[in-house]
Amino acid sequence: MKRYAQQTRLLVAVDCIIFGFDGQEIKLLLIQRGFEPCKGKWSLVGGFVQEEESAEDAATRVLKNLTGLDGIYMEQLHTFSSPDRDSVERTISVAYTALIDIKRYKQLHEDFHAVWFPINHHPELIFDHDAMVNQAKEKLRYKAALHPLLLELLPPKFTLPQLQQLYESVYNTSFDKGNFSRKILSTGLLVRLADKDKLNSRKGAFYYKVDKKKYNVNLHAFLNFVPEALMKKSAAAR
Amino acid sequence: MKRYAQQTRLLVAVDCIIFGFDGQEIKLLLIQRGFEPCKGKWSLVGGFVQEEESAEDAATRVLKNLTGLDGIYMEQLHTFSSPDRDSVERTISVAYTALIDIKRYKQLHEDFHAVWFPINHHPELIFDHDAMVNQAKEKLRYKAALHPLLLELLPPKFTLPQLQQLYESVYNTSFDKGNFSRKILSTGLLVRLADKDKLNSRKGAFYYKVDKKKYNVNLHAFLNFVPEALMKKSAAAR
DNA sequence: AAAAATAATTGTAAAATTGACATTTTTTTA
DNA sequence: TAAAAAAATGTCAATTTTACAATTATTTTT
Repeated sequence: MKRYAQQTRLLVAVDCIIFGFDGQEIKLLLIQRGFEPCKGKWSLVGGFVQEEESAEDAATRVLKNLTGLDGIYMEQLHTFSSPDRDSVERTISVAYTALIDIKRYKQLHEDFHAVWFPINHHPELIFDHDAMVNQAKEKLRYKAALHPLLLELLPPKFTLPQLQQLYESVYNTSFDKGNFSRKILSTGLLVRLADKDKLNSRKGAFYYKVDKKKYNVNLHAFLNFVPEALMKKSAAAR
Repeated sequence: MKRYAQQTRLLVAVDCIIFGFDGQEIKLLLIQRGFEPCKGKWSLVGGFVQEEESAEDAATRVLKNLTGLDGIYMEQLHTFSSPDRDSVERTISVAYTALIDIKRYKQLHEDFHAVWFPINHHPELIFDHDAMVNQAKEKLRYKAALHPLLLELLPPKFTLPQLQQLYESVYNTSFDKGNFSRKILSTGLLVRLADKDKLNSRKGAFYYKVDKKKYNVNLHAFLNFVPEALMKKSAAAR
């Protein structure tokens, strides 16, 4: 029995902008749409919100279905609601940004035709998905300067050179190693492990992990993490 | 003719968290719900998204209907989508935070029973509206340290003491007058006007307005505007 | 006219941070 | 053993920030 009987009901979907880091650069995961219209065109992964689930649950389901992974870090980006954003039928989309460690991802189904693209070199997308990606990229850059969320793109243990490479790929610049190391360690968020990565360097770099206990307490250690001048440059480049 | 025929259609509403500044403190605008269930209970202002409008247009309509004002600054806060958040029928809510100059606001209709409450002393709200308000407050504090959006709460012309009072009310602390003035003026966002406010002080304080041309260019002058130590304190107090 | 009340501006010292650059250490390779 | 390659740590000058103070200016009140 519907109580708000006279009101307009709309289709509600979720769309996921999935970023990964392959050790060199940030990548975006796209799929080929499986049905008309625009069959075969590149798209974000998404799906309709069902009767008994929240949008967040729907996004979690969609991500799990595509990647097989649990516990993916995601956050709501924006709700896109222009009446004509979907050429088939009016659909509201709650967009989520997800960050995954590419090495944990294993494509489960050939059906999706899921492919990783460099973040700045991907094919044109259907509907307003390009706008979603652009907004997600901008928000990632902005927020990563203020919040340690880029750590979600790394494996549970990582090295300082890997972390620096990640930041350099997001901001398309290079940081002084000594200064970067001092600054990231001064946040108090990382714990040095005893073992070293001997594969990627002669001397071997110490592995680090995130200190879960300090994570929430020290979030604000990340304010001002990326120099203001660089934020200006980043903004001006868009 | 509905193209995605087999899909679930949901009610979609907007809810607006309306903040104002009365010169002393931040206030929240609430209305009394006009129909059952929960008739007479305090609530945020909201409404259903109609067939031909976006959620943003719906929020603009709702705000205009309540306040009579155009051009209200608002931004999307979050989409709340728990299946059981509305006790009548499942409804998804796209929540917006709006900032208005209390002095421009004139209540148009007694029907709404709209009342301003101090931000930290308001009655319990229906559904998940308390959660919406809390999230809006937190985001306001966080973003105001990085972006000059608090200026949206002031009249077109205002004084430095008024601006400082606003920041002090948001962060529940006091700033050094000399340093505050030096810092805010160093952003280059404000233009001093020739006339003075003679009502609120003997000497009379200069009026300022926002330099629209520099507003976007100098957004990043606001990074690090509120000291990191204060952000930590603010976070720990919640 | 003098006092009082604010506003605005400028200055200063100590502390903290930042950026550029250098040095030391650790491991593997030749 | 020495060289090479990276990682880690250190140094210093410059800059910024904060707390606090002093000064100047402008208006109203006494």
